[in-house]
Amino acid sequence: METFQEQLAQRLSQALAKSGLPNVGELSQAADGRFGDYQTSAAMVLAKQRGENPRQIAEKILANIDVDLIAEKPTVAGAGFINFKLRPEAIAKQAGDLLGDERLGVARSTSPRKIVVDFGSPNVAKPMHIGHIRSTVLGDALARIAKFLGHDVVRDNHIGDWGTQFGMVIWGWKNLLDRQALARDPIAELVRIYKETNERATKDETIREACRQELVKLQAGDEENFSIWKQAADLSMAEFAKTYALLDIHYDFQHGESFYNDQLPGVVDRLLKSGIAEVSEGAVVVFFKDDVDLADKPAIIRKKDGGFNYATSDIATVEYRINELKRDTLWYVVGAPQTLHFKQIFAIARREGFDVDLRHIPFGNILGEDRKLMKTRSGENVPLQDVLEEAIERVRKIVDEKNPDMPNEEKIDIARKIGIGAVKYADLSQYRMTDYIFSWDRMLALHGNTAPYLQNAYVRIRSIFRKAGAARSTIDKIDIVEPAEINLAKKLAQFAEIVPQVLNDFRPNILANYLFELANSFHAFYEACPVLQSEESTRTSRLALCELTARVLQRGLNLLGIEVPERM
RNA sequence: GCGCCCGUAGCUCAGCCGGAUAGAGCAUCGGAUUUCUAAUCCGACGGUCGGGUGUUCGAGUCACCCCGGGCGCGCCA
Repeated sequence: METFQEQLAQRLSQALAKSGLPNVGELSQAADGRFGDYQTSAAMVLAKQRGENPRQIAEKILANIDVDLIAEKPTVAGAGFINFKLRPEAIAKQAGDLLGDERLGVARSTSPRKIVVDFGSPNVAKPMHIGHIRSTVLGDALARIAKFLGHDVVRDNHIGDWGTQFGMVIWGWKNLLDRQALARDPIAELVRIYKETNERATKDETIREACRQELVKLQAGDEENFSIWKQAADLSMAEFAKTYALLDIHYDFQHGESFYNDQLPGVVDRLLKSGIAEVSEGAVVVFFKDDVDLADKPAIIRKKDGGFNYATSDIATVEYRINELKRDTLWYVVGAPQTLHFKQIFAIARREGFDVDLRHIPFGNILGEDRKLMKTRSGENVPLQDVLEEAIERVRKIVDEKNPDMPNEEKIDIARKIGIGAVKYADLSQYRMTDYIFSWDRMLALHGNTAPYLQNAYVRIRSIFRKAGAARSTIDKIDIVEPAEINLAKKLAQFAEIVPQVLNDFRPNILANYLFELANSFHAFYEACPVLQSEESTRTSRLALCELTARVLQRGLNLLGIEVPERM
């Protein structure tokens, strides 16, 4: 099925052709409901091109346009806008069609891509902290949306499991490890030995040197050191898995940096041979002299000491994803500070001749209420697990107050769905580049643009169906008359127009804001239009509207990675 | 020094390729419930879109300059 936007755009194209005018100008949702439902500035664009009067051109277009089945007679307004107002019958019919469509009107992409979404990327031997939530939640949502739109999506967690810090971890493991503590809380113990080793190393040159030697041995394939590294990595991954389970986040691959180790010498050789890289001051470096942005920002791909760094493994990663995974699109959901790094990696990939779509999807920081990077009172990173658990606890308290008689198991389930949903939604409802200020009160607020507010709309609908004694509505015909019904049905029809827009610029907040407006329209409808008490035909029609709203809310939240409870 | 991002109501934020009188939420104030979950709804108050210049029929949006904040720039990841 087609959206109203598509239908009207098609009619507009036909009218332009019939008027002997080129097909220009876009047709969009009206900026302001007072102007109607859709608008186009085609006449103004044409007037500018041809030096004619925009309102006259608009009249000419209107003389040739036929939208009778969908909209009232279009009008010219302002400087030359053409406004369309949908007919209630058309809205009702569209809503009825949506009821019969599993995809709620959302079309599959006509040009499906084979995508890797690279997101999450925690570091081994360190706890996941609040800073990881954005990449994780944003990447997950984008992957879900891309998949729903018909793309072939692979989710890859590029774990930070290699690097110079392992010299210290291994030294600490050999000299300071408390096995019992490791069994109790592996990451905490790994952090402890790392920190203590680091402290000693800054004071004591011999320890510093010992750490370096441990690293050299690890990179040379020393059996004992490799085994220690492996244990540390496995223990960390097991901890991450718990957090991912709580977040309902799943990966197809978790290829850490170490996965690419054996490919690094080959990468450097190839780049040297092809002349992309050169030796400079003992290191192997790629210069970008013909690129104004990168002219004075070379990338090092092999250090003076022969070691490789993360630029090297990221190049190997690009090659692997294209050649082995057969992907044509790579999305990197990684913080804004790494913009330069990805510019370099992508520039190198282009020089190697890869013709693929490479995107860095950056995002801003999470700040505390003091507007500085969010830290604990003692200045540490805030562990993600603690945040999630606190969110759940806070919701649990509210559930206990509101629904003391609910079975404990259901309370646990609800607290998780709302608590986790609130944390995710707080992040996703905001434009990804703006630093966002973490606030429990705002996140879990029962009013306003929050996950609980959206979940509540769904819950109210489910409650209606429980009272009605039906799981869902049985009819597929919708009649609408009340303004609140019309508003709601229009909103429902917009879902299919909104979802694809998210991928234009990787902005799930567009979808979040839409869902908020939908919930808002539903609540208004709920107040104004009794469902179960109303007379037949109206009753079934309103039930159908409720059903459709519930499905759009559930699907929309699902695309954001958020679950809905049946009661709350 | 070079580069990137951000600056919109008291607070937190929307506003994708430039489109009409700049929108929400929170807070404040005023209303609404014998009715399907008040975890709700309706209304009011609130703005030199950091400043300036320019491009344009039209600029919060584009270009340039400046101010403020954050971040990144050869051997960490």
